[in-house]
Amino acid sequence: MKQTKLASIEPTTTAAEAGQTVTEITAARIRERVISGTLSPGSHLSEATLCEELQVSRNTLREVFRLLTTEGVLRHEANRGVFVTTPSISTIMDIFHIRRLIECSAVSGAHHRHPSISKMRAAVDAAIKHRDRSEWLDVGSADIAFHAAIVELADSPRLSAFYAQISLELRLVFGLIRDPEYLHAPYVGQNATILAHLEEGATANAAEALEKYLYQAERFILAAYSRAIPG
Amino acid sequence: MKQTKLASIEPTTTAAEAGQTVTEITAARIRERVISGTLSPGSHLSEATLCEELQVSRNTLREVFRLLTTEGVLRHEANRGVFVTTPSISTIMDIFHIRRLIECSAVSGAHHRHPSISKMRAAVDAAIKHRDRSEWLDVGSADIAFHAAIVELADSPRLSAFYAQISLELRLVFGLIRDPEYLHAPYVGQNATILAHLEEGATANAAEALEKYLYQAERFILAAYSRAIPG
DNA sequence: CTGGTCTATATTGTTCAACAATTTTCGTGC
DNA sequence: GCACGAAAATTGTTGAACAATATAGACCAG
Repeated sequence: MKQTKLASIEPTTTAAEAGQTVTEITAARIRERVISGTLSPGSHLSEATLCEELQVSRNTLREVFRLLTTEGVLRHEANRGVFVTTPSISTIMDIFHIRRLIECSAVSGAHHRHPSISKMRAAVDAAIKHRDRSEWLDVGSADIAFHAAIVELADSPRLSAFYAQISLELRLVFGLIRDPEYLHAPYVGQNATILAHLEEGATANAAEALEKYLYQAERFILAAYSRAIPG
Repeated sequence: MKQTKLASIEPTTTAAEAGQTVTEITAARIRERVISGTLSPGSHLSEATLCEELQVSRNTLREVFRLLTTEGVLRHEANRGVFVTTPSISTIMDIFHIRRLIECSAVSGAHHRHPSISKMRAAVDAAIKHRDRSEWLDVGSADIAFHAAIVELADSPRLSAFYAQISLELRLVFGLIRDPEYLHAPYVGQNATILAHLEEGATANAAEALEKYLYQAERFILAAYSRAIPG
């Protein structure tokens, strides 16, 4: 198992990568390129080109493609190769429908002493700190962590894994809109409101506020996406 | 791309396999062995042994392992290989929690003219026919198709795909209990009741009957699983 | 110009063999 | 039984080769 080769191409092997296989590291790199838009939606990924660029063997890259296809980051067509997925309006609508279903149900059934509440508190505090410094990408990450912590209230590993995939697709949408401030700035306070309801055990109020927020966010993102992506 | 080699080992290349890649066919075969119990829960899958047995290359098998790991059929541990997943009591509880969330929500929001209703009808009719012939595996398959059709009422590709994975895990549980008649016989009529409510537009009644059924089925399967799997 | 056909090229899917790295097994001594 | 070291087994990765499929380009007919 080789871990040194990748280090020589990408400038830094991060601490997070230590102990990871080449396959995992490569998957993370492609994932990041998709989310950042470096690999643009709909584009075809050539095995020959990409394995040369990333300095991994074609077989390893194929394993990575299998992983990322199942995650929804890539789309595989037999004999024609692999393409970056193309979020559409219906993608966004499906994502928000699922979020309302999963997140609101998790909040409705939550116990106000659930361990995940402290994760939500940490995420809200982080978002506020980053907003004050105008670090909008970090605000976005804190928002995503807040919502993942909501899903953890349900104590369902499968729902949490499913939500992680939904989250990844949503990040792809955010990346295409390319305006983290516009996306995240209006909502930092909202998360604090939802959390406050939860911390005092008012789960119905929390679920109602969350649902309202999700409807608003959906409309907001649909509009932004329509402007950012012509046709 | 080779399609002839697999045919020479397994007795018949089925019609369903025509046009499929070796990878897909191999994945399906391993999936089936896991569900049937031929590959038992927790067991380690040796790349060297299995690729020889299935007459595919190790690289191809590794791609298949990536696919099946993401599906939840196998569990991958870096440097130690791949294991068949081991459903536990908490697996069953998680599955039913998710089923109640997804299925009941889909039924509550259903339109009584939704195209999926006819799939549900076909599944109910098939289950009754197979029950009358004591073909219990087929009854089970029809039941699973009925519930997948329920999820399709939501018109959400991601929920349907997620549910397909949940379904697969449930089939693994059923396989371990090894008594399809015991599992499915008590519930054939129940599906007809749920469907009748839906066909007359009484979605709340349908959702209530479905939820009740899911709680019953959960308790039933938990008990059967506890008896079938010691410890 | 458009559509069809054929050929060459490019690409994907799969295989094989080899090597590096990690884990497991086995043997030995206390 | 436990600890240690060596050997063996296994997984992770690589690169080359070949088969199968798709794509691109050239040519011809209407």
